[in-house]
Amino acid sequence: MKPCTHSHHHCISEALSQAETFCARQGLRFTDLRRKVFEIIWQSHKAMTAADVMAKLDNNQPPTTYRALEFLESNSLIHRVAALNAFVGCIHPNEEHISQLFICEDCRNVTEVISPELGKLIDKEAKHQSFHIRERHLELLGRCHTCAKAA
Amino acid sequence: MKPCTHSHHHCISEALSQAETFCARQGLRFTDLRRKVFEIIWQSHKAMTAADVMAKLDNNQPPTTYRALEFLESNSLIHRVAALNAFVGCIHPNEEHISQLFICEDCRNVTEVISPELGKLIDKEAKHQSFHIRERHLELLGRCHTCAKAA
DNA sequence: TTGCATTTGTTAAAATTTAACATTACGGTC
DNA sequence: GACCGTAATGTTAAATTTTAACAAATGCAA
Repeated sequence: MKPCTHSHHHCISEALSQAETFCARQGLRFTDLRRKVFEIIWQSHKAMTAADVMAKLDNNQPPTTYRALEFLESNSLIHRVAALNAFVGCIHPNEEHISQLFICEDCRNVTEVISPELGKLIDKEAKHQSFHIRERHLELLGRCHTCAKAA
Repeated sequence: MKPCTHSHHHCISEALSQAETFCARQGLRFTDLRRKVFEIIWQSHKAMTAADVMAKLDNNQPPTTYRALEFLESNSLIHRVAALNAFVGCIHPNEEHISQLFICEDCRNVTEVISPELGKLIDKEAKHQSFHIRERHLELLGRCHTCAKAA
């Protein structure tokens, strides 16, 4: 993923329109609530917990938030960052892809990197084991360049 | 990891003695509690939650269990399976290694696979980003061969 | 419009994790 | 062995995170 130094406004609207297109095609309802949650998560490239999201919603009843997150995640519009129990926008909602997430523990910025090579290696091993993969979590925790310099 | 079809008794005692050696060398205290928790986790190759572990301890006060898990994990004697919020024994406690965890969602068995190639690919990307990795979670969720056949 | 399915609202509780402080056990020193 | 400081554990309670259960509202199709 290109480090998002650009006008992030464009980044959000791009993601939004992709999500809309995707939902329309799949016959899924991209409701107000889901859109709001989606926008909140896309306000940055940082991993956000459910609590973070709730704090930014007017109506902050937990079930509402969890359900929207569940919807977005199960349709691959956001990624769950298991290592942090948090969420981040997915930059390739429309394509099948295997992505590594580089997660900075200082600033919580998440950089998504797609590597077909990596995917192949993992698939090879899965095949060797006759293991059927449903979901992948390739999460690397550490410190990003910016934070390393700062510290 | 070799599928543990063998007498698992041997598997546990092997793990135990490795853990003892490791702690002795590092000047760490492998106390009764820590040993018990370690043994509980090693009773199988299945991912166990903190609650699972607590249920098997006499004294099941949460902080006790969480502290022991924290100790074992931070010293790489067990792996945290972030995707399931659970723990599993680490088969290579003494060596630096990068492992993929293949996690069966049916039987919760975890197979640890070491792949230097995979490690190199990830390190290469990290270097390219000037990202400093502290912790890796390479977790593949799905269905193992045995469970696939059964279903 | 009516009926049905889906989504959201709302209240409450369950499950998971941590804080804070008391007590105990260990390791080194005299 | 007696003493001390540190580390580990015990204990109570609370904070945090997630889910259950059911009611109300919304959207879609006949």
